[in-house]
Amino acid sequence: MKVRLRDLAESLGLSVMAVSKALRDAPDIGSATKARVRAEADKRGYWPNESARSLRVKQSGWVGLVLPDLGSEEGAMVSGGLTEAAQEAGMAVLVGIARTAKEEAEQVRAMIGRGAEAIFFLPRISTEHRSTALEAANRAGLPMLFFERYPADVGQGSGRVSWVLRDMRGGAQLVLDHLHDLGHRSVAYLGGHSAARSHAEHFQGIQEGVRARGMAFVGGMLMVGLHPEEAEKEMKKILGKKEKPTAVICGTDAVATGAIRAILAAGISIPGEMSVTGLGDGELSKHGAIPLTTIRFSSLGRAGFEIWKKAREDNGEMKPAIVKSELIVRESTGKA
Amino acid sequence: MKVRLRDLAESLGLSVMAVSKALRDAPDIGSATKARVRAEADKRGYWPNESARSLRVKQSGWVGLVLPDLGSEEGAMVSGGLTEAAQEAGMAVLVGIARTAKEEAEQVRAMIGRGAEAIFFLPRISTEHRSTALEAANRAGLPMLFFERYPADVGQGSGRVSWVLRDMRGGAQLVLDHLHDLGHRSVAYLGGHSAARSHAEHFQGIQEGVRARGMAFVGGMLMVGLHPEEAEKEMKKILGKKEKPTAVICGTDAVATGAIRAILAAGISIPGEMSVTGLGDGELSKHGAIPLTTIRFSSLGRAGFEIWKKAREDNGEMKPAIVKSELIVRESTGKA
DNA sequence: CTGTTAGCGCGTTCAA
DNA sequence: TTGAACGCGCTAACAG
Repeated sequence: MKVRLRDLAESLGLSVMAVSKALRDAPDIGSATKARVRAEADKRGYWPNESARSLRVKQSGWVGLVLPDLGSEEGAMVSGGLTEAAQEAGMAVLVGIARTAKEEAEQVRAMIGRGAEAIFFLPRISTEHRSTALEAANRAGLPMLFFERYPADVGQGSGRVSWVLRDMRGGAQLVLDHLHDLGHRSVAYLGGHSAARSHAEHFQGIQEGVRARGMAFVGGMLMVGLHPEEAEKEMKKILGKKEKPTAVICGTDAVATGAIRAILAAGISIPGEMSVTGLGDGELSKHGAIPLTTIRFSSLGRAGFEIWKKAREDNGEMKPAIVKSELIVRESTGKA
Repeated sequence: MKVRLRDLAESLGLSVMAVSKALRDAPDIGSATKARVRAEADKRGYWPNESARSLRVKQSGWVGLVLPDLGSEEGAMVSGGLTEAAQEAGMAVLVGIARTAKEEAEQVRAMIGRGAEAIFFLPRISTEHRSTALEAANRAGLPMLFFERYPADVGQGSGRVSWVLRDMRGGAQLVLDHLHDLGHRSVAYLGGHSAARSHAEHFQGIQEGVRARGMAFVGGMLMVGLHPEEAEKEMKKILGKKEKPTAVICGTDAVATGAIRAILAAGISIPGEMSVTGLGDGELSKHGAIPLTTIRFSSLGRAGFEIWKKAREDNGEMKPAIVKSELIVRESTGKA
């Protein structure tokens, strides 16, 4: 059933080694022999045993991805981009789900044992400053690349550890330019998770940009987490105040979705009386109550894989990177 | 850097074999020795080399999952459940993305070569009646399990090929009971993809159920695909007719999202004047314009993994299965 | 209870 | 241009 190199060798009357070399197109095998070998391999459906190959060359041909969740927008985007990029390079991706610090470390160790050539990691949002997962990878001398968030103890980026983030500040400026052009001068801010570095940066970008453009915060500026429910509740409070913003800037699409629900429920029209912006350009932004003006980022997963691949090919170091933002205008924003 | 069994053996003054057995908790090793070995292994951060293990025991410890997309609701749900179930069983999942028939077959072959113990497969929606991916798996004698859709050439289910579907008919009945209880007698139907077996079954279930309950179709009954845009367009047409339904039954949450958008745009209130139901209970159903009454299914991915695992343990056959449906009542349905 | 022998399927090294 | 020996890290089957 399973064809081995040896089986091919026997039926061809060659040595195992000759067949092995022929299939890998080694320079020291005659082209006639190579053709014969390949024909036989195809015919019998030969495929090398990767376990044996890995054991010998110490390269498994795949990388590990550890993330908290595949169902979330964030997890899906990272895994999709990474998997595609890996496949294009002839490699595979082993996926692990880890919801706690303990599981993160376990997953990383399991992947090391299984022979991962690198670990890609989308950490949970946490307030811990060290990562046992990182320690495990370091001990094994394995390259590790963080998406979106990274622990405080990464060090100076030894070259074996790196990260790729979204350009949250750039995204903030795009949104502000857009709203400013439309004539908005007073905005509210509903951000994402306060413990997440990226969301904190978005907030800073918005704060600085609002000031620089002579705009003002009205009604509220706070972090409401990652779920629409919280955003809806906070948006209601904002709408209860005397002074209302003409636009609401949100830190994620999910938050924008919640805000929109509250605004429409209050009988305020979008974008007629109030504009709303999101961030992320996920499914929600297209299919919510109102198509959302939002920020799209290039694929984190793809960028991460390419950083690692390049470093490996050049035998060089992995440098941290930031993926670019782009404004997507839909129906949730209009003139002030 | 990398600790091997041999390294442990040397520093403990034992043979490699004793250490190997101790770590695997073999019955013929003294508990004192086991404790010593484990302590040392922990201390030095030992983790078995799976390539070597696999080569020896002829089991890779992982399964392959091939799907068209990780970003879609469907893909995310299947992969999440499968990965979780696999991890609980100490196994891993290698993910491949395939958008065409050719890529599907390539992915399957690559996974076979890498040593997958089984292939789990969420096929594209297609009208082809044979699957080259299936052929590849069959040739290698590998178990293969289809999610949601399967090709016509699966045969009688040799026991090595199986599938797991959602209970679309059951889901249809739950929705109809719910609407009937609320007093609805005239309904429209907006279904999913006409080429997808599951959606065709949903439609049949609804048709039979409507008749059995003395209800009637009004306004429209058609398949509008998987995207909200189409549904929105068709819903508009339905709303233009004289006779309007009091409820709209949709074949997916995405379709329901589009329908809701059209209904609200026409100034019709939900659920006051019209009720809407979805199917799937994905992100969209929670976060759209109006929280959606919909059908939730147990995890396909988990069910699939467990079918395979059980068959493997019992050395038995894989039987096709159908995962159960459950009605989730939210705000999009009310009295007629 | 513990150790020895003998590979799993492949690729590197070096001799023919 | 080809092949033989050897070993990667681990474990099944047997001795001791």
